[in-house]
Amino acid sequence: MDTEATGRRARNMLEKRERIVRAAAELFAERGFEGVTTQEISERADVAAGTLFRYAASKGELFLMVHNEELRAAIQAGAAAAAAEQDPEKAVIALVEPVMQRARDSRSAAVYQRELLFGPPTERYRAEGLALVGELERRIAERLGGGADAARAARTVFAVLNLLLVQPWTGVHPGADPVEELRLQVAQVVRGFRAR
Amino acid sequence: MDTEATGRRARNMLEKRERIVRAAAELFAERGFEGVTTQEISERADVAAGTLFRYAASKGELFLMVHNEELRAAIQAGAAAAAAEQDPEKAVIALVEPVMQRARDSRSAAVYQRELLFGPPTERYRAEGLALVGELERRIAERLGGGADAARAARTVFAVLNLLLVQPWTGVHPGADPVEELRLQVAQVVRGFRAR
DNA sequence: CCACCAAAATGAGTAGCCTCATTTTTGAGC
DNA sequence: GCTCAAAAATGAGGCTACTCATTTTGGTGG
Repeated sequence: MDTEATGRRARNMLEKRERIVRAAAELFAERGFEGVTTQEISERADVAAGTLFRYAASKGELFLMVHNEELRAAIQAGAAAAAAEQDPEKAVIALVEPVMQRARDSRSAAVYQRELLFGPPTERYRAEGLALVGELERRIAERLGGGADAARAARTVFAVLNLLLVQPWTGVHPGADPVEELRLQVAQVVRGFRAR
Repeated sequence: MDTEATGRRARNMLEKRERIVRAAAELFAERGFEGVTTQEISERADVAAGTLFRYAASKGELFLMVHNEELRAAIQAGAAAAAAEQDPEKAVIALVEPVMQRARDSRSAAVYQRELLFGPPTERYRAEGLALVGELERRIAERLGGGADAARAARTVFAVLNLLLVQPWTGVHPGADPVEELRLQVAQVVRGFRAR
């Protein structure tokens, strides 16, 4: 008998899941989403090709699984930074800035937004990511004092963030520093909310 | 000899292009983007499977090719409606509303946004669609009086529009009427711009 | 310790987008 | 009208995400 309540089966699954996450994270980091095949991931994780899809419903879900933790961390960091701010405008900027900073690794950030918004609607890791976005919006609305208008402004802030994260991929506005641009757009939105 | 300057070759290509566009439009309308195979499109257009890809680089490009005209028409309609408005806030809303109205056919609108933002960066019809978005933003910025802040607000308005078009797909905020929501968010953004 | 069942893993197979070596068509020069 | 080069079309085949019938494994009751 084991000190843990988990049997061998559950432990094996956790371990396997761990291997899969690590393999996927490494390969996506090395060569990007489209540069990696699910075969390669399953090989590096030392599981059969079909086994991957028992842990994540699609390649996109695999990607979300790997990157959700980063988003969670960024939101936490933002929350911590925002707590130190008095001014709502600065607080909101502090909340979203860490998420934007991730876009240094911009390829991944754009792919993440794509999979998050467009993946098959029912899947686990997508739902998890969308919940994180919901949490971020709730925090923003809260710092704006709550209410329908605040929730609306928060939604706009996410819309801005989303587009700026995707931007590098489109290659349309190559010059601007996205973090600075985020600040300016968010400032506008917050002013619009307060001018109600 | 022909009264037209075009030779047989150019005419054949135009005609073929026409058949392809029609076939793709019909099938996408009937069964949606993922419900249609490129095989089916090529069969209905009566061309070989490979020939499709001489007219559009990918299935996504095919979709953009078909739907760019709709966006162009919506932008034109918005421009006409906006011309009749005095108030900048109302004018901006008039500019974007027709684009949102398309989202009655919401499945397509979301797919269009996806392909537009995430398709391979160098392709023809994607560039065409992005140019249309650029034009829409320019018109918005113009109605706000021009300048960097106006351009920024215009960009935010597109971000809002984009997210609302994608919304039905994510299934996250199912209740709200997106057109009304668009009006409210845009109103906030415009107020934020004017409060500068 | 064995028999049995449910959960998990497997990997060969399928579907569908797209490529590319080959064939066909077009038009120009003679 | 004939020849030839360039452009266009073709469709068999490659590649890769994903499925599913079969096999393996782990746990449980006797």
